[in-house]
Amino acid sequence: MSGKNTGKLAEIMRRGEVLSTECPSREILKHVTSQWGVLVLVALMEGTHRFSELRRKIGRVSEKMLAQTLQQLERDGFIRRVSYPVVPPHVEYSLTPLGDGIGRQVEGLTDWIEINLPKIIEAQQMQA
Amino acid sequence: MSGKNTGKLAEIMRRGEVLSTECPSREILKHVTSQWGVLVLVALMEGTHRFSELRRKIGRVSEKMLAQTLQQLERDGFIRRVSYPVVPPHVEYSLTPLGDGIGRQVEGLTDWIEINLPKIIEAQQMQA
DNA sequence: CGGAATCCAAGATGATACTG
DNA sequence: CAGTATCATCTTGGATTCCG
Repeated sequence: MSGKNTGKLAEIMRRGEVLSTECPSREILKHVTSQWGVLVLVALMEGTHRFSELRRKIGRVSEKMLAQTLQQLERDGFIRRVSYPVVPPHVEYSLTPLGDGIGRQVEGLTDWIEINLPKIIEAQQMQA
Repeated sequence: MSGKNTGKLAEIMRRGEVLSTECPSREILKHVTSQWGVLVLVALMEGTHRFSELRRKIGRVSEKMLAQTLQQLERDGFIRRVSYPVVPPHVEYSLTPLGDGIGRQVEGLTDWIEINLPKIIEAQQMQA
């Protein structure tokens, strides 16, 4: 491929760490690309939401999975959870700056799929 | 579709179809963001690979899951599978133009994670 | 309302053995 | 080499119930 340590370092920096089984990025990737993680991030790109708002917006997600996903993404520093000590409870979820960053990437992915959906479906049917 | 609302159509086109529970894009998204789907796409962004090459490159993926993932992505039109009728068998996998398109998006996501990994880990530890 | 806890069904994943 | 088949297991996901 190329020279000594500078070349190797450059290569690592450029990409490919996710393909390292030990790299922590692989874990983060799992959280982000999880079934509901993607949709939560996309939904929150439009702004702050309450728990039930997210549930309705995403659709067909159980309370359990939504709660679990939110906690996961909160631990990774992508989501900020603000709880107001009122009754009935009021909790708001929003993206941190970090969350907004990854949200853009995820949105890039989902937007691409939506835009190219016709081509994809066409490709699927070619083989059937 | 009903035909009296251009505004609604515009909104749908802009984004948010993945948040529609019925939209086929949600299925595609699932394939692409699957545990191994992401890694396969990233790996293939570097060029054509054989089955065993992919397995080694991705690491810790069972034959079964790799085969299953490859078939899935092939059906979606993202991957081209070329089999040479020789013995021992020789099969090559590569990205279609469509696959390259989504590969770029996925790579954008993985690259972002790798670049921001320090920040993410820092954010995680802030809460611990 | 926003969850936590529990139980249960279903699907994802893996290890192994086998085949063309 | 590139899978397929089988079985065992582990994780997901959902429904339900209860609580602050």
